[in-house]
Amino acid sequence: MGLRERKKRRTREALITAAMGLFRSQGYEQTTVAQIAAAAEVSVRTFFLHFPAKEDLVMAEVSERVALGVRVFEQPLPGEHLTDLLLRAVNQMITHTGDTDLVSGVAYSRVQLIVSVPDLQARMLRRLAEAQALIADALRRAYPEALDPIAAAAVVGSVVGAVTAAAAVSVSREDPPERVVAAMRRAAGLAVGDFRALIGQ
Amino acid sequence: MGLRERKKRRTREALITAAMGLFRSQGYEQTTVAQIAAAAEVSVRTFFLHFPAKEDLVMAEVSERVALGVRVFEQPLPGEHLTDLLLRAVNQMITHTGDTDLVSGVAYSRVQLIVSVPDLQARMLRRLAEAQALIADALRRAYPEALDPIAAAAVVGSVVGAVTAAAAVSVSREDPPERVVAAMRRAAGLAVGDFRALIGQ
DNA sequence: CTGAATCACTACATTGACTGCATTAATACA
DNA sequence: TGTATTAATGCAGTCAATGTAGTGATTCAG
Repeated sequence: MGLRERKKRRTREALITAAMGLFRSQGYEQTTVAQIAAAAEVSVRTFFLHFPAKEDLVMAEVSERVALGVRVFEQPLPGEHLTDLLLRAVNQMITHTGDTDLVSGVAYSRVQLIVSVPDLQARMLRRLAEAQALIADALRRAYPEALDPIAAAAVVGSVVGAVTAAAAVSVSREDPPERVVAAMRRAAGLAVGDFRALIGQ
Repeated sequence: MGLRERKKRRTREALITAAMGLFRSQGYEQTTVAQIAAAAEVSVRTFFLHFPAKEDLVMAEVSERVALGVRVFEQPLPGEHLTDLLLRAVNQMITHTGDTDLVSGVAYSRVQLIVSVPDLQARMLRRLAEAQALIADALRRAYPEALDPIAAAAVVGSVVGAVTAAAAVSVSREDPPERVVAAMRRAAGLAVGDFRALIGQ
């Protein structure tokens, strides 16, 4: 990696660090892009060279993680049932996210920030919707005879919706990371299985 | 209803009408609030007196409809199983939305606008998330022994996620209204039931 | 090793969404 | 009629985001 690229990455990191610090001490909305740029010792224009919008700074690495998760759907085990593939993929994504992100406090506070700021929530949900579409496509390619586009979207939407909602409740309740992970796993199981099991009979 | 209130409603309607016309002819992002205000013959300041943000003009009546749907969850039929209540509520909301909104072309084009503009998508998803939380609460009150907050969130998230994803696919495909409604119904059934049925055995 | 091309970064100007504040004029109401 | 509301306005200002033109440090070709 060349010197130029290393420098670029350094200013990017500086922006993220400066911003998260300011967000923590002042709140997200009370922090202006100008303040972030000043704290990172770059011009405002440079900020927008690295991030298309203020909101995207917080999402920074979310996209990469999602892209990583999508790959699981591309390779079902031979003869693997749809529900098993779904659970396997979701569990892998949850485990990975749980290990890397939530345990290290850095990313946990980032998630709390997202859950508590409406603007960030909205951006996050949009990203999730994009990811869903990708996953639905991959799933449909994996089971071409069984799933039409609607069914694929419904199945993926169901699981992602359940996991997201459960995670949101758990995080906004300030549960510790392990509990959040547990809630997500449970939600995935519920979505894939049958609600009927919930109430006796 | 007094004269004052009627006048207020009239300028509100004028703003919506003017805006939708401009959006149709110029696109959402290319239309400025100043243009909308001018077309409705009010000041820009008045626009923001009626809508907290440009995006909210498009969502106008969505909230009312959601509030209406939430009420179904407050009153389960005696002895009604969770899954039946869910299907009944979702079907009622879908039917109502389908009849009132989608069939009259006005609201259908509104939905297409939302699906096609990222900013509006995001706002819509946020509203849905808020509604989900309300519904989850109502559901938990209806089945206090069976559902903890996480399970309630997961169940509701699963159904709403499935229906939303299916609707998004159908609408962006430019399916006619009846097909969109059918896709939503099918998604609800899939989410409530068991995916296992999808692939033979 | 040198000149040209590339690219991160900057300064400046501008647009457009949104807010606070003070004011006006039309309704409501006593 | 006189007084209180309140929808609507004008204006000044903040902030996010974009276009343009330019500078200087790296990269690379010959």
